[in-house]
Amino acid sequence: MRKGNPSIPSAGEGKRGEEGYLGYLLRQAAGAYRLKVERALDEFGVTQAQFAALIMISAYPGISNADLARLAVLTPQTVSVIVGNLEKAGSLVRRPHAVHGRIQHLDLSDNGRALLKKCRERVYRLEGELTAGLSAEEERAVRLWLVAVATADAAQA
Amino acid sequence: MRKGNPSIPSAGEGKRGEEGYLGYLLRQAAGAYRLKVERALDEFGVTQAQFAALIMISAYPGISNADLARLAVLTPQTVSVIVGNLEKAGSLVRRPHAVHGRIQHLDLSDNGRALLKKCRERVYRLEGELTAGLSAEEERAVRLWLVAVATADAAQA
DNA sequence: AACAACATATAAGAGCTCTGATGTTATGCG
DNA sequence: CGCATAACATCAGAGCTCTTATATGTTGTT
Repeated sequence: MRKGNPSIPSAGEGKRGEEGYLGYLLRQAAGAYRLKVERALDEFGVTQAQFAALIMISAYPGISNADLARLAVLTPQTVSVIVGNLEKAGSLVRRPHAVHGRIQHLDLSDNGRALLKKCRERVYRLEGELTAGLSAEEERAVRLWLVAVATADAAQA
Repeated sequence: MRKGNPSIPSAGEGKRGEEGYLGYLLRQAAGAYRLKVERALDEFGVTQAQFAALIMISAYPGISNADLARLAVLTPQTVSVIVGNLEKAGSLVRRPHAVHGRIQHLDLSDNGRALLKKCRERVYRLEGELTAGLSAEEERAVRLWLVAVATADAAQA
């Protein structure tokens, strides 16, 4: 469009801005932020999903794959992939045989802890940018809305 | 957690709710809504990304792959995959040799138009749910924030 | 003790999305 | 005109995410 098609608006303008569909805006905002996080973490080869998993395992050491999936609002299969990649990278350890047989306990390795620490700093900075222009009222409204959307039961449709 | 680990909060509670990181909340909200849209469109085998592409091609007939990518804030490669799947499904047509050689013009097929119409109704209902509990003030705040996040230049970090 | 119900983990297949690389076509400047 | 640069399309490779399906382990009921 830069040259060819002046009729196409850019992101943030007109129907693609404040007047657009909330669904689009949500999609685009999440995509933009995801990319931003992954670029900030690119140096460490960590994705947004992996960062989230590291944080959660750090908060709940010994968590199971299934519990982690519930925590992250993802399917166990999805989490299995993410955990698998983190294990390949040596950031976490699977402790297979708990007291009971099937469950795999997840814990950060020393490498994983060090990695998480470095990632945290960068992401925290981005988190700050996210709230930059917001008043307390507005931030509250945004938080409540995001939680409502995230927890809206799919069945209630 | 339902049984095993009572210390793990569920989505929407404590640090995972209004007090959590905005980045997480954004990620989860977008994931939840994406899933909701795709379940609503499952009958037609259309994904959220495909729906977005159909809408945009409908709004800007004859758009190029590259312009569509800019419009959707995605890479040309990503759009190429989405468009490829829509073409396989017979929902759109590529008009390769415009006046000038390299560009591929995209247009909805009759099938695509009919499909989009059906999808629209369902997604519009979801869009309504998105704004359900919001006051005018709150909705405005949310919209402005989403646009700000979506358009925040990655370079400004 | 046996069987049914449920949870856990994992694999396969599909779609979305990115980065990086390649080839082709336009455009612009000596 | 010829070549460099830029834009477009596309391939390859990687990771995330879902669905569906399978195998194994735990628990509760009869």
